[in-house]
Amino acid sequence: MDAFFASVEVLDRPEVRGKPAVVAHDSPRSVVTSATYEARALGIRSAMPLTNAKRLVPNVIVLEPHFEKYRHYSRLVMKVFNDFTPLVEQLSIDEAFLDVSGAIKIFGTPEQIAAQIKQRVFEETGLPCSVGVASTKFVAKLASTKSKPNGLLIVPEEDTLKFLHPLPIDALWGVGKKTAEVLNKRGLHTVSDVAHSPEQSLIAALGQAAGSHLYALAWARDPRPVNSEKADKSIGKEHTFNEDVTDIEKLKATLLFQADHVGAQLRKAQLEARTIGLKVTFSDLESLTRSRTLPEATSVGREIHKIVCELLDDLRIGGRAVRLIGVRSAGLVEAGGQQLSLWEDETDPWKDAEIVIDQVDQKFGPASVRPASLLRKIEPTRESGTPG
DNA sequence: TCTGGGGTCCTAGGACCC
DNA sequence: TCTGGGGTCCTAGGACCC
Repeated sequence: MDAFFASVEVLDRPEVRGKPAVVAHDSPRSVVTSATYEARALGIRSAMPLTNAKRLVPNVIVLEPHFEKYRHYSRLVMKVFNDFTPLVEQLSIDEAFLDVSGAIKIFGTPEQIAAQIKQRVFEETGLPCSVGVASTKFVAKLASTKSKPNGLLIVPEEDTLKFLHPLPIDALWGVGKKTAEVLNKRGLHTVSDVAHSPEQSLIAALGQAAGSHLYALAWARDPRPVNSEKADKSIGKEHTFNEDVTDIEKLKATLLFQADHVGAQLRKAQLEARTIGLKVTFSDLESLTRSRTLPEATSVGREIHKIVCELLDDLRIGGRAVRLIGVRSAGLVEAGGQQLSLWEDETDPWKDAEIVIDQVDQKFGPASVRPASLLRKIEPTRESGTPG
């Protein structure tokens, strides 16, 4: 999608169309999450501090973000994609890979398919998007980037290297500021330079995985199939305070909200997490993480909160000013379904479900949730022979 | 008036197991 | 007295992406 958040906002604010605008929470430490092309023409970029953007374009329109709305439009768009092929790999809220090799008989040439997708997306959402077509995921992504905004670019397989090699080095997926610096120092500036340097020297400079991966990409070798079954690996919530916080109780209160949020997200996805992590960034931007892996996965906010509070206590940050704090859950597993049979199985020795509910409520408060994860918490008492 | 919030992947070291 | 080699899992940090 092109300038996705900004484009969605403009749908509801037609008076903004054609003007420089950014989507950002209008607070002192926020950054631009999305900018209209009119704003980009004036030098504004995503991830730029909002204050910088305002300095650059004093009359820039600041639109408050509405993430639920973006998720809604994202679902609409993904649904369109699924009408063309079941092989859709969602890469982020606003982009996806489609393997359309099986759709050619029904929908026509790759170019015709791409044009139809663009048209359908616009009909369903009113939003522009850009489509790149190529024989690998990596080149298709580059092609869509190159064709923005509202573009369509086909890179025939035989033209791939002609397209790829003149591009600057940071066009390669995985090459950001740091890696570009390392490669520039070795005299490498274009994709062609990478392709024509020995793979071993790339590995020496960047490590095994990154080195061999970049070398392959530079020759357009990207065997990764479109994977429509990717699962989330972690779910987290973090927050940067408008003003740095030293009060540990305020930090813990923030963690409670975040832990609750993460727990709710996990339950919504019918997942549980085995690893709970704490992230803290101090006023000097020094950042650290701590994590703990549990014997049993959980999706209970209170348990998550207890753990991150312990991790925070262990840090002994003693009065240091905290800029950001966050909770992340990882090691995600499907929430156990079999425990639910406790409610249904007449022969189960634990059929006295009312007692279980009472126990859960006493321990965790009136439950907003009754997932398997809660039932599992009381399972040990069954082993010890003391029901309830 | 410096640098958000959602993520993924990789590396390196240590504990532990056979 | 010295200490293999295969492997997994966990933790912490960092680069990168949108």
